[in-house]
Amino acid sequence: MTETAVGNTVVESAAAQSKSQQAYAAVKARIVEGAYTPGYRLVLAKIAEDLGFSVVPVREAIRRLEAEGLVKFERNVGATVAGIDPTEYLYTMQTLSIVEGAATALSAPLIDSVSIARARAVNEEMRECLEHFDPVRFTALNQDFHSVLFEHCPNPHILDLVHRGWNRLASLRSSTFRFVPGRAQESVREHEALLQLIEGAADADTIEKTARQHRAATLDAYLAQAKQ
Amino acid sequence: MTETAVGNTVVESAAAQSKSQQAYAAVKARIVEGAYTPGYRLVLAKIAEDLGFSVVPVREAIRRLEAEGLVKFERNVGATVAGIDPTEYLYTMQTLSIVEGAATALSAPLIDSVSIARARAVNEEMRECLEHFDPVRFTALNQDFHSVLFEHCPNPHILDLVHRGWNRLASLRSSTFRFVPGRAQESVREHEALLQLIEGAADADTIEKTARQHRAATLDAYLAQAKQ
DNA sequence: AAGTACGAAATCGTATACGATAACTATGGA
DNA sequence: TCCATAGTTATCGTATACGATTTCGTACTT
Repeated sequence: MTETAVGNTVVESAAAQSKSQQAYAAVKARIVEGAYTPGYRLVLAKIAEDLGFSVVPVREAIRRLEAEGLVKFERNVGATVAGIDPTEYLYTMQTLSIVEGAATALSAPLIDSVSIARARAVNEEMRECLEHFDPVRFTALNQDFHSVLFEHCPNPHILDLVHRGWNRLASLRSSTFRFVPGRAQESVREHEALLQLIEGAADADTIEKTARQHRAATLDAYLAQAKQ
Repeated sequence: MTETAVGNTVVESAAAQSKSQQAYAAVKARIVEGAYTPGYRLVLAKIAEDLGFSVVPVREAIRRLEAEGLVKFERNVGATVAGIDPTEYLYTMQTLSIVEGAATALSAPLIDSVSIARARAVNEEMRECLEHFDPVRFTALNQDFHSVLFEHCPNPHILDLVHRGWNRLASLRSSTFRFVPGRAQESVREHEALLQLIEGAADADTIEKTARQHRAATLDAYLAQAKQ
């Protein structure tokens, strides 16, 4: 399953694929890009008509998306874009903190100075986004930043888990889980700290813990805000 | 998606499900239990006939299994039970070490003395298996042991990742990745050490690292053997 | 004897059709 | 006016049918 990063969303290459795969990619893209928001009702016949396909491949695609947690499918009722309640959000973020931490630690020894420079440039752009208050682009760049670090990740399984988490979170872009400005500035600082650890060839444990904490802090910021 | 542990395999409850779900469970069970070994050719029409279903739900089931990595599907060629080469094995074990470590650490504070006692009993049985040389039962009990520890895991996403890894490994029961006797004895000792850490309310970091190393050591034992 | 090309069989990929189930609406009674 | 019930509609669930692609076997040529 080859995957390529296009912008901030992770989609599969779409050349010479079966219709079920095309449908999968199409619906997934709409969810991740925010065209279909949580709660949106995915009527098989309607999607099939839109794409020019029959219902069978569409159905198959929806089922795959269900397996990834992007879609909720009820028997004889239908499919809707999966919402994500605070509990699900917590599960997803917690899992992401673990797999991102591991991915970062595994990738760190393989990152060359060119990649470091690219990551630093992305982070600099993120800093600028904060000044213009552009949360959407900030989020996209945040994924780009980490994508650069994960470019040479030696374990594709772990990388896949990271992407799944990202897609899951992406579906709520315009949802209730808001961008916390204070946290964003901290995030940029943490990125720089992480880069310095990698440059300095810090031990894997330290890098893993730092990367994990980076994600965990965002979760904590949300929880603190939710409490109020 | 409710899951129940039956013996050493993790299957979904099969009451009042759609045929595609039944087919999914049936084929998955056959793979996990070893009835279908890696390389086995899964002909849609044949499976459909065996189960008394039509091909469409079977096809859907196979696709889900493909998404979980248990089945390999080639366009216009067919589906086969996914083999697992040494590289895949490494990826799977590495990922498992990470998610099992996390699951253990998250569960540890919630494990009561009753569960500890049960886990210890299972471990004792494992020790006996070593004397009678019963690798199959040993493997099953090993999953039981960890299942007890994960009973109160607060994050179902992570638990799901653990189960996926187990299923992936289960499909190779009778394959080339062999049981390493020396490693098994060590494993029993590590289980006891882990239980003592949990009883002693050791800090999460220590527990996580110990649990992770427990899995990693099995991988190392395999790699050392493979090198020869 | 070996290689190539052609044809037949097997299998997947998708569309269409029909049955089953649940949600919705309207109507009648309290 | 509100609630219960029956009928209608929408949507999913599955089966069957047919077209597309690949693979395998056979015959022919060199």
